[in-house]
Amino acid sequence: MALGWQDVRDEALRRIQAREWTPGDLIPNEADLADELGCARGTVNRALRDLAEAGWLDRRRKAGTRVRQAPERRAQLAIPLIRQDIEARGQQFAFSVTDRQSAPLPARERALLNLSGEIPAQRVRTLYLADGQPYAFEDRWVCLAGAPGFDRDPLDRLSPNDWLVQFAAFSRGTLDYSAAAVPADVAGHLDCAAGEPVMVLDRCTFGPQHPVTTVRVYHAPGHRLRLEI
Amino acid sequence: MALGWQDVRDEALRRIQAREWTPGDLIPNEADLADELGCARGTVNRALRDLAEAGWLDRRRKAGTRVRQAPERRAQLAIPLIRQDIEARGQQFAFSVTDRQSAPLPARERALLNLSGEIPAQRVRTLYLADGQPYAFEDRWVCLAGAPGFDRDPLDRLSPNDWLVQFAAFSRGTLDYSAAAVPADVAGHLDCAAGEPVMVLDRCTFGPQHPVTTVRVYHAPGHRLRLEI
DNA sequence: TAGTGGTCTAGACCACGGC
DNA sequence: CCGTGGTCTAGACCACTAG
Repeated sequence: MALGWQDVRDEALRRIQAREWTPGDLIPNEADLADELGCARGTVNRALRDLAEAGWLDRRRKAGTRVRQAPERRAQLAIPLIRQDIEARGQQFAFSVTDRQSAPLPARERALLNLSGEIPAQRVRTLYLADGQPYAFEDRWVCLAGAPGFDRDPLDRLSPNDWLVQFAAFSRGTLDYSAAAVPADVAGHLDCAAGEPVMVLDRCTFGPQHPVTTVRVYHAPGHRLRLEI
Repeated sequence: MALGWQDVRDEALRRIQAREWTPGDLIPNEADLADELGCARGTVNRALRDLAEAGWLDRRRKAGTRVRQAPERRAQLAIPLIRQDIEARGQQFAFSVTDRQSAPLPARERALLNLSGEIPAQRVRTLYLADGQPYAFEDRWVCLAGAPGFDRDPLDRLSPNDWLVQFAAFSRGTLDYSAAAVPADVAGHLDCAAGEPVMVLDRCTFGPQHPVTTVRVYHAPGHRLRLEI
């Protein structure tokens, strides 16, 4: 039977973990490995490319393939969508827009989004609830150029988060987590004491043409961000 | 000239973002696309496979390839290695083991690592410094079965973090970030006021055979966890 | 400059799974 | 059933770069 590229990958990983190939080692080149294992070079290439992407190997033309000293392990985080987070826990999702006003983008947000001049925007503050309990409170600025129509949507069916995901699904951006003390005005919404430590997420989103939105999310006390390796 | 698979991928992504292929749409099959673009099916396959892995497309045999309704975007986080974090910022790395004792693994840590019975272990508490300033303080339990020799290393050259990375490089585990108030005994090490909000990382590491270690890291105030999409 | 990985090609077979 | 994506193959050319 023919060897699949996953078989080749597994065999290579076995040799790494069994220290038959030790960190820093040059491993055989693709052609030799293909010979030894009895498959085409393309199959070996795909297997080793996969291990390199996963951080186990370091490959360079002419220099060959080496086992990494310290495998560069990466954790993946599904980009958080509050409604999905809540529903995934089997809880009832709800939200409430507490505050909404149109105004030019303030200086701090302009800087975050790399914008200058007078930018038409809208500020929306929203409380998200899980089974009726406060889950997170977000303070969001939306650029109307990047999200046309946002200011005319009543936001009674879709939350700002869902609206923007649906509309500006194809975007790039940054996520920035930190710990902060809950400000007094947010504490009331989150039903906790002012000054309690909470996780804060600062996020910027850029569409293909325009910046779309920047938001600060205050999670309720006890929120955890879990990553699996 | 020949079309590379990245060109094909870019063209497909352009069509998605330009809504020429809209969410839910069935896109042409590989053979047709290869014809249209003037390349081999293998090239189209690699391009579309890449977009599927990135969450833009949903591919199934016989059912064909569809544009995802809501692209499943993922953020990647390089698993933090404190020394590398500090050095990447151009700062001087240093550490200091403040406390070290051998003892059976306590109940809380046994639960975290799915262990029971009496487990030989060692507790190490370490302060990490960037340019002489407190960067993080970790409280770690190491299972000696999973990290043989750890208790005999003086930890004068390699920090516990580095030692375990080097020794138990090939591992799985979980990362769990939360916000917490700095406990009084940690505040002294981090040179901040007790009760200040800080990012806390709880991590468990499992080797191929045995659980290796569980650790709680208190980051200094102001620490940010940045992810790029 | 020569060795190595990166990639394209054309053809083939197969597994999956709508129909 | 039979269309679709998943993969293997053998060969080829090329880009990069260490020596």
